[in-house]
Amino acid sequence: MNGAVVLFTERGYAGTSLDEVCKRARVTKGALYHHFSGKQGLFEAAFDAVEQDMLGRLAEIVSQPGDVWQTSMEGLRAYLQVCLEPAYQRIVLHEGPVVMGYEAWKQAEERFSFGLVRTAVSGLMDSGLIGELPEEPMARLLFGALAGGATMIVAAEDQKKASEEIGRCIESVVAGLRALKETGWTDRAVTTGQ
Amino acid sequence: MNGAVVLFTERGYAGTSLDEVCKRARVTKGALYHHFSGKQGLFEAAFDAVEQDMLGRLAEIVSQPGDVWQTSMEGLRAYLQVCLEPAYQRIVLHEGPVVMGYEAWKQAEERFSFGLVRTAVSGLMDSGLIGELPEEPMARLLFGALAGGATMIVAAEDQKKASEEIGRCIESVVAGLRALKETGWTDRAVTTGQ
DNA sequence: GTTTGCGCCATACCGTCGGTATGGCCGACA
DNA sequence: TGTCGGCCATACCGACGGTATGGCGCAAAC
Repeated sequence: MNGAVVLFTERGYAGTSLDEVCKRARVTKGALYHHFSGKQGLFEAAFDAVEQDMLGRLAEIVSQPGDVWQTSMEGLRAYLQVCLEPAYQRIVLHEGPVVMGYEAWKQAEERFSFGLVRTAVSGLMDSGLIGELPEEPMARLLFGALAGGATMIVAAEDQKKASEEIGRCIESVVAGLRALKETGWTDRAVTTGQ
Repeated sequence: MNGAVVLFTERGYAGTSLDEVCKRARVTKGALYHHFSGKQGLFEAAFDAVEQDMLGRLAEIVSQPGDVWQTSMEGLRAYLQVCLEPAYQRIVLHEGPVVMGYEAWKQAEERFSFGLVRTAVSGLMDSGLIGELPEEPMARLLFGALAGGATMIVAAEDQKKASEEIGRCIESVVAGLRALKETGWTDRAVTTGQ
């Protein structure tokens, strides 16, 4: 199981053979197929393991006391940090939707990382810090932005610098939504630019 | 070739067999392997075809005269529309990075859709409409947000409504960056929220 | 204590599919 | 007319996901 996470991370889903997983786990395919429904089932188990690991570490950060803005920003930064881990990036962000199918992946994410982002957005809106934009689309955009930023960070030569830049940009985006609310622009003003 | 795009779109990369592609194109594997280096080469050709098709339709919209803000917003809306097309979504956005590898996918995107987003962001910054945040990360975030929003739209029951919501949210995000610049908040104000 | 049944897993095998090796067909060109 | 090379059809190989079968051990039933 742990070996499966390693192999899926290093070689991807298609590049990982079940024989190799069995060899690393010191079992045979009979045992593997007794515990999992097949290669996809094994992948979903690895997916869940990675997500659970992430969730456990993030939960305490998000649940700490403090104002909504502070905890939201810390949560975003912490999640961005998670997105840098190879296992999370490859298994959850990149191959998850392709291997599991987008619909199943979406439902799984609802219980894990996307749920975190959604509650952060919801908290910011409920406390009136950002405008009353539709919650689901905003959360989905932010989630996509985080994933896109994370993949850039990993591909960067100076990951530390890239990570800080992305973090600042994310905060600027959310701060922009806050500024937009406080200046009280109308919808028309937004679309025309004046 | 066109049949390959259809099959990769409907059944994905792993679910598409070369025999099926050959049958649809009325050729044999000998012919296929004469023109393409293999399954991955075939996928990359399909990828290029889809991207070229997209680029041709978007170029005229972006290149039309008008102020930077207007054309940028129209470009974002138009690209969002492209993201709704099944072929683009599955081949370019979802399976591209997995099949081609993230590094090759990133380089290809640089010539196509990500290039468009990057020039839009660059234009907004150069004309002073949004603050001087680092360009590459901002473009990467916006690109991820667009992709995330598009996948949500496709999964929605009411795609038209979802598309309009996402469009408004995207504009709000960029408008927020504009408001942030005009109110002149400092970095410290951003991170502390006051 | 024996038997029956079941959970657990090892082994051998099959079907599919990506990829290759071989050779035939046909036009260009000397 | 001989031959050389681009183009492609056919037959085949190896790898891999998945399955069928059976053995082993343990616990409940009697």
